[in-house]
Amino acid sequence: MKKVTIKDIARIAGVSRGTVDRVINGRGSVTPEVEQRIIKIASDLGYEKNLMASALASNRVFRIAIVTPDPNSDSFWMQPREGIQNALELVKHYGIIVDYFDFNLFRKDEFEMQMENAINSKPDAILTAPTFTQESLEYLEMAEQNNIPFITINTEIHHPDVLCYVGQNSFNSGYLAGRLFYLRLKPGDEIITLNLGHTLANAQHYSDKLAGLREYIQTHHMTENPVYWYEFDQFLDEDKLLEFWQDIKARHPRMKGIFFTNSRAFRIVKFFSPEDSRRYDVVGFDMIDPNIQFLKEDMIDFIINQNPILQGYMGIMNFVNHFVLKKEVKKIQYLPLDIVIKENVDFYIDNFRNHTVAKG
Amino acid sequence: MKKVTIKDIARIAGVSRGTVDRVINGRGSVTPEVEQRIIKIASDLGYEKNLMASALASNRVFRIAIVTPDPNSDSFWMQPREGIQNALELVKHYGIIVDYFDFNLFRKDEFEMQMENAINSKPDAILTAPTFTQESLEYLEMAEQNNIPFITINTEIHHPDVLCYVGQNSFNSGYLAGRLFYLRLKPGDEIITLNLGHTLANAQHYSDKLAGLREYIQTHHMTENPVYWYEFDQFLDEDKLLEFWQDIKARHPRMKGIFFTNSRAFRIVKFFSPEDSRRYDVVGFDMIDPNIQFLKEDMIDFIINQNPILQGYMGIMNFVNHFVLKKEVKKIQYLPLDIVIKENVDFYIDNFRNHTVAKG
DNA sequence: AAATTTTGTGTGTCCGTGCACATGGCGTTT
DNA sequence: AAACGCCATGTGCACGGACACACAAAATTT
Repeated sequence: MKKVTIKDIARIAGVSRGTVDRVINGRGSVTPEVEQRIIKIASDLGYEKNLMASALASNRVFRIAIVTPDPNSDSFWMQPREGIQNALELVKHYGIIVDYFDFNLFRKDEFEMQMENAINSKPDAILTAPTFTQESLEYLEMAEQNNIPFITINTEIHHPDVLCYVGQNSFNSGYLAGRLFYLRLKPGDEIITLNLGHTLANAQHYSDKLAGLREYIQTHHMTENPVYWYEFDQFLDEDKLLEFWQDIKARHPRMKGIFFTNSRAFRIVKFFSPEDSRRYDVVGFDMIDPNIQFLKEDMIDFIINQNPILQGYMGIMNFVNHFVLKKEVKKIQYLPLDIVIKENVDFYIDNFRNHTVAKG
Repeated sequence: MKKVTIKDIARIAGVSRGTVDRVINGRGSVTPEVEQRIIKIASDLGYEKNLMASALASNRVFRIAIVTPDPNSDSFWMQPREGIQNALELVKHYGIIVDYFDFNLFRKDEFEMQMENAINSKPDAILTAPTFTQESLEYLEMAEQNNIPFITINTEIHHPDVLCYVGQNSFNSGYLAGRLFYLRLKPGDEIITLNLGHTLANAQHYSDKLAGLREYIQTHHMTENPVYWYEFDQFLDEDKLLEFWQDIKARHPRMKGIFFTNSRAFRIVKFFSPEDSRRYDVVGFDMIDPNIQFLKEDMIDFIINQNPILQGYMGIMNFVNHFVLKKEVKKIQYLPLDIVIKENVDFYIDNFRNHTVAKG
């Protein structure tokens, strides 16, 4: 039951610690037959490297560059960061440190700058939310040339060199939204989808979600419920936004389901009258504070949550598994699409926040 | 930026490593004023013990005794075990080992025997699912006398000596079920709650869930929808079970919502005719295979999931946080009540299964 | 054949901490 | 005052592995 050490192997193989070390770590300079013998003995004895001793002796540090949107530019991004911190508490003793390279979610130039900074800092890996898909692919290539792997969260970019992705499946989240509407929709009711934002960022997310919604409706209730699609990117201008909303209301007296394609449901919902709240079924994304508030006030009916804390947590853990524990990691890890309603929201708020975090 | 070590502190304080060691680990035999000086320096420098070196030098192992139902007696229990394994992969290098003490879910004597075995093995902690509430409390006392703390999952027992609990809030899961029924219930429709099982085990769960359901109905639709409560413990006898079900069907022509209070929805649902599936709204618990199957076939409408894999995972992590990292852990950690439907079930199946587990 | 390089192997030290033991000063006992 | 014991402190080794260096034997060059 005692742990097998390099010394044990050396003794049995009739060689010195150094030779075993060379074999175990593939440092070469070992006669092939001796190497084979040592490999056999090690595997027979079920040798496992003592990570403690290894980390201690090598004094190695793993550096991860985190390139994600600045939480100040979009509060959603506090949550992945929280998951990252939680994970770090647990594994920092393996010698893992992170550097943050924040960028304003709405500024491509900042993203590009920080991506370059990150690559120039020569980290062991980059953990990023590649919200600017096209540009991300370029930097992915650049990092690749420097042998820096990409771990992605939240936004999926399809490229063989991405080590892994943790996040939601956008198509299915749209599909799920469709299902949620049909819990209560009646024939003739209209569904309105609202995309508050610049289509260029997260374009893929957006179109996938709509495709999923469309798919659900087509396969289940094709002709009974018309669907209308709207976009509006000046959502920070309250007056214009209100005007936009009133226009839609006027234009769609039979509107019943409202689908917000991103986290900004709260920006429109705050214009709701009490009657509006009763009339409409609202589905939105992401458990950010204003959305939670409106959910509790029955103004938003469903929030589809993609567990952003877990995204950050798993991003780090994937690194640990791959680089420290040398385990294979799944390339695509879709998180559950949590259906959050007033009656279960509280449990989502606290979850995952406490099991790895120091108190007091 | 370099890590502060005991040696650094010793040098600055003008003492030897040994003295610093005595202060850091509270081994006594240090002049009070020297002690104060060292404490101050350590905190000023932000000293953190190197867990790697510590674990290596002390050769300490932490042993956790796992006392949970045998997965062979109830397949639900495979999932917590999976979470435990996942967590272990990640932290076993801190010197954590576990021993399993399985008991048949339906046999109190086995539970008692294994609990005694576990305590006699003198572990550093016991991680248990105290399904037999009353007996658990006795063993809790016994363990307490041996200074063995209890970490509980899945079943909440209220006692100050429990180190922490990870699991669901039963009351709220019943409340949530109420809400799910009212997505589609109409006035006059009846709700039937079915408890397939011995009330004595998990009695607390059962009554809490019903209380939650009752609470929802009373505060929202008090008089419109009658609720009926049934129990049946010979659920393994198919003939009798069918008879029981047909009797209920005959007795409740206006039955619409069916609430299964535990994971055994599948045992009744398999008797459903196609017409039954269309007519009834079924809410049950736990994502075990037969339930998932019936969910996909539209015979179960909602599964309330309490993420059992995460329960096991967090159980271990709580131990690590408390005993290894010396962090405070929250006494009560309610997991989210996941609403699982056909359209999002697939993502729950795979989740958490892969991010810490070796492949291939 | 001597000189040089290459190749394979062994040894010593260090990583930061835990712990057993040594040491030396001081107060108490006889 | 010598003998003893106690307390505060210092020292050395161990934990398992990483890595630099030493060194002998073999292979290559001159």
